[in-house]
Amino acid sequence: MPEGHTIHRLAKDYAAAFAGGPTLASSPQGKFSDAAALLTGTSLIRTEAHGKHLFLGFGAAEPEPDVTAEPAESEPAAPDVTAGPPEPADWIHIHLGLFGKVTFGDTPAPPPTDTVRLRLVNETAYVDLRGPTTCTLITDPEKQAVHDRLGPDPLRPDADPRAAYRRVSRSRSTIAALLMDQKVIAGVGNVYRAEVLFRHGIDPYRPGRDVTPAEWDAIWRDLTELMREGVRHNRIDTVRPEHTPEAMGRPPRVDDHGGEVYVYRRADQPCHLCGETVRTADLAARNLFWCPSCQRGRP
DNA sequence: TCCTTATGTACAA
DNA sequence: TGTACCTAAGGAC
Repeated sequence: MPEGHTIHRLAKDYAAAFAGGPTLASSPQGKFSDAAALLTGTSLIRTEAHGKHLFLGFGAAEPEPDVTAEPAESEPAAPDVTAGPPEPADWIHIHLGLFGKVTFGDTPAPPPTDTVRLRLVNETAYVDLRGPTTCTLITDPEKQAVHDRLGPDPLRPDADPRAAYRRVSRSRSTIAALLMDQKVIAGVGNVYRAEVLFRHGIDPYRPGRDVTPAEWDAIWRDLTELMREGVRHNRIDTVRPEHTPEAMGRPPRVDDHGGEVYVYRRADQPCHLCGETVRTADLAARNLFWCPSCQRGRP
């Protein structure tokens, strides 16, 4: 279930389960065996997400505090240049693609299936990665190159929405295509795209250059809130409180994706708000969903 | 048991 | 624009 919120959640979950101590890494499926062997015995130091890219930073563990040392005298300790959190020596760069999945569990870990690309194990937990489109060991400069080709991510504190708007406002491409372009904005996928355009009444085929600054500002802020909720609940819910099944007296969505949505994967069903039939179309090899009546908004 | 589909991306032509 | 890649679930038979 990989849009940006999933990856940010994984960054937190990997850190919570593995950061600090030594880790046993393996690749039952085989494609990551050499790297896993290199990493075994080192520690997960830091995790990071940018859009749909996940980075796991490994390095020498922080040395244990020396409990046998004499207690400090009244003199202040000399500054220790090696103090502070150690910098990762290597990063695992993970991208789940369309199919990738991550499963956490408590030890003892069950025997892995032969599709597990990467398993991490420590004394208390294990985690399996299956089906990623990317799982490679990279250096810090290589990691930086990934950041450099990604647009701002609404879930990152360093994100600048104006950088995204500069590209949107100069483009003849549709806003639907631009929202999926990770160079423009990182982390939005097919669900958030469809839903945020519905929530703002914007025709998905409107050219980016016709999106007003006020509209972009509203889209950005909305995505930030929706995706933060997505991280918190580990699923995508986009329906406003007044439009929930309980509030409107309609049956809840029965779907393997779980969350309540307005238009995503609701082709040929009536719009929750106006009753018009929700439409779908192919756009750059992905399915676009929208309500032609609610999403006519012009600037 | 086979077929389709999926919250994604990269690269070739 | 088409195709390749990675996996698993659900539905049609």
